[in-house]
Amino acid sequence: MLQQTPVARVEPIWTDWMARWPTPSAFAAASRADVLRAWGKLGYPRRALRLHAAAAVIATEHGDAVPADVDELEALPGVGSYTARAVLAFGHGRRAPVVDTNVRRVVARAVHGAGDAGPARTRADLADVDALLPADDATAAVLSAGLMELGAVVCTARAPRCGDCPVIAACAWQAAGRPAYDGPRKAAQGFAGTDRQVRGRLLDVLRAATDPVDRATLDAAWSDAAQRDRCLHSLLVDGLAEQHDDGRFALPV
DNA sequence: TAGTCGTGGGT
DNA sequence: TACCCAAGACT
Repeated sequence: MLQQTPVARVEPIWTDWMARWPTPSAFAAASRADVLRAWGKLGYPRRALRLHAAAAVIATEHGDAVPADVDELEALPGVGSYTARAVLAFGHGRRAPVVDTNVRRVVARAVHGAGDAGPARTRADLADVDALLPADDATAAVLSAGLMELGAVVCTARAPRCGDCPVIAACAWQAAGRPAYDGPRKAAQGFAGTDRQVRGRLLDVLRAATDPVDRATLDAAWSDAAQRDRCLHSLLVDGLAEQHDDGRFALPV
């Protein structure tokens, strides 16, 4: 849920989610339609399906217990380098280099003296953070949480609060006079008018409907017919929607 | 590896 | 107002 999504928006949904589905097997038994409705407007709904699929794997292949092994975790749908190590560190209290957008920024500044992180260098990023971690599991896990929290609360992207920073004395960026970031800027994403917006509109209609909807109902969600059809097709391909025998559309069973 | 995939709050 | 950005993963 937290992938590319602010903590404050995730928290209430996560709380309800865990009360409703306290175990992987309980969650795996839910229908995809129920999962997508519970996911609501968190965004990137394919994450919900991947989480659902991961729960099924955990239930059937791992005895309903979340694995404590990087490779087993990364083999789960939707679990990549960051999530696998975050589960290890925060779920299992293990020593694991947790590299998210916050940690990348903290390391870029405090260690490398740069204004910001720039493009990901996966291997080097992992090595940078690994070098910061103490040997013992419990302390390393706490430091991992601290690095993330520092980036999220103090060493922020826009206006870092260096006056409140506990490691300002050791910060290479501070020592260098806080030079502005000069590396390549990631291309602005844009949203209005994109397929992502259209897919969101279409899925919004399906989530709100208690019964399957006909094509005309979906037509009302977006005026450009070609783009609408393309996006509807992509939702079907992604398993986020299904077409029934009578031609109507609904969330997947 | 560069593009794609939602959504909403902050500036 | 238009961006920027947010506990990334996958292709």
